Amino acid sequence: MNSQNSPKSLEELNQRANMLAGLTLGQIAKQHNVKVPANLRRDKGWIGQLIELELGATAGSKPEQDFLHLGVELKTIPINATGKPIETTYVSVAPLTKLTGLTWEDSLVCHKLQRVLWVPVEGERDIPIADRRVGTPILWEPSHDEYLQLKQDWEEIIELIALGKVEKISARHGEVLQLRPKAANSRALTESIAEDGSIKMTNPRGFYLKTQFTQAILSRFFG
DNA sequence: AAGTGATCATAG
DNA sequence: CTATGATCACTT
Repeated sequence: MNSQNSPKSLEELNQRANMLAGLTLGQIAKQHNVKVPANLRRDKGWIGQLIELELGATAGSKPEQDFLHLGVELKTIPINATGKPIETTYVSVAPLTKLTGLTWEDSLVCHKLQRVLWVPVEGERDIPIADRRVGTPILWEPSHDEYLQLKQDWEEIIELIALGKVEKISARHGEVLQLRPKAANSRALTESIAEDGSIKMTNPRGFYLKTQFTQAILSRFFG
């Protein structure tokens, strides 16, 4: 009930999130009269959207935390039978230009990851979407070590971008944070910095958390 | 099997 | 196009 309304406190958000543990996506979708897709090939963000709807996250695609008034970002994370993440976790688009003066503390990555409500969901492809169960949500804040790891990776990647080497950055860069394409397709273009400092066009990129990092977060709570 | 690069839907 | 929500699918 009141699932359309945004939670007014961290406690309320946590309570509502915890009530989802054990439910299937089909059960949650039914409460909202939402049809469950047969697969996620053309509905990749469906699970995230469903949980946003259920928990009352603000709609829209603003580059901010989902619960700005609570300082919380919502992330669903697909896990296998062992409880390990199946996929990397998208965080935000990466700025490829106008980088002078941009600091880690001011970055979108830093802001979004200050506090995250992780909602694990069974993600193995042989489980029908409607039958996939939601796990116990985790309200997480980066430890000091995690914060420093994220900061270091971000600064390293941003420096390479600023030096005009964005094309040379692969997903192998970074220990916990990686840069990968984030676009409709490989033909999409956006402005970036060239090696001579001028502007060139390149495929848009986004920051992603590696599974090893998110696995450590889940382990911290579940063992 | 894992990991990297590519892709899909939608709102503004 | 940019940003949100991510997962797909090919290569290694």
